[in-house]
Amino acid sequence: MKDPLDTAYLETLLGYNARRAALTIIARFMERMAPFDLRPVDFSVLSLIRHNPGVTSRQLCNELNILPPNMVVFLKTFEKRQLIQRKPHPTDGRATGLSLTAEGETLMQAAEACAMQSDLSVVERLSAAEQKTLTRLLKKIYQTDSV
Amino acid sequence: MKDPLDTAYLETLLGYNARRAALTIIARFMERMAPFDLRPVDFSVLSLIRHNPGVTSRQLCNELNILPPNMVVFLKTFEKRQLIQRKPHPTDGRATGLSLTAEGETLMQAAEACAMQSDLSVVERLSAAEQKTLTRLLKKIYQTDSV
DNA sequence: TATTGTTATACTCTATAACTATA
DNA sequence: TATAGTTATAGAGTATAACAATA
Repeated sequence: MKDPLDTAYLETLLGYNARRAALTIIARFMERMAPFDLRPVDFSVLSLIRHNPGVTSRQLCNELNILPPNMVVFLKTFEKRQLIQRKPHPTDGRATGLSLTAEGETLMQAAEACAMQSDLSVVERLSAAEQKTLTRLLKKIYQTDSV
Repeated sequence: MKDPLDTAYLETLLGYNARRAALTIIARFMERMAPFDLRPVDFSVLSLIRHNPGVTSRQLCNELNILPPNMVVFLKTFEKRQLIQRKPHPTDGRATGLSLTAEGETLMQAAEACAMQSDLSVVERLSAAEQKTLTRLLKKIYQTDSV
């Protein structure tokens, strides 16, 4: 019973490599983000709200591929934690504009700095040029896909 | 209500880009693999069995980060589909050696060819050099992590 | 005592149907 | 009629506890 399995074939597959790399990056992210009690999806939602004050729930859903019923739960939790506030939308009576509270702003400022550090810790063995290249190629994958 | 949200910050994060790229690749993979009725995890398990005949359930779990109780369900399904067979392990009475049936071999031969085509369709806008670089950098991410 | 494989079950995440209020 | 937000719920995916058989 040889324990180091032959994974040579799987390693030729882009999907296998991309998934394992993404899992590595996300695992590191979760470790570091634990003190903030933010999962990756929480971070993404709150960061989008931070950089798009007044954004609606539906816009967040479209951008992050989250279904509206699930977003409701996230936003409810953020509101209980007093990280976000809701204001009536200026022109659309159905919608609600979301923004960070002062508390949310303080948290996300620290969390975004933490996220950057997390990234750096993962790619520290890549040269600066390799890091730029990796980001560029990853973007090329998902941006050219929707064409 | 501006619909194209400002995602500039998120796009600076490696995790965000890696996750989106991985989702793109996996979505394409699932589309193409649908005729074989194989999810990514099914493909990974069957491919490992194919290239490691006699492998045990526990070894597959270790390699793919799948918990034993969940693997039981997968293997049960494969057995019902007559894709794999179980033989008593030659030296360990507790364990079972797994291998593909002729039917499984036929299926996986086609599925692996399909997987390669799926990859190619995703990276077709990358030059050959870029493709090699991307794979190399992705491996560097998850292989250097465990050091 | 530790490990393989297994059952049963709990928990989390994601998806669907249907409703209300407004456009 | 279509859309934003919501509720309730179903389903898929993942995790924990405990067991029998073997090492």
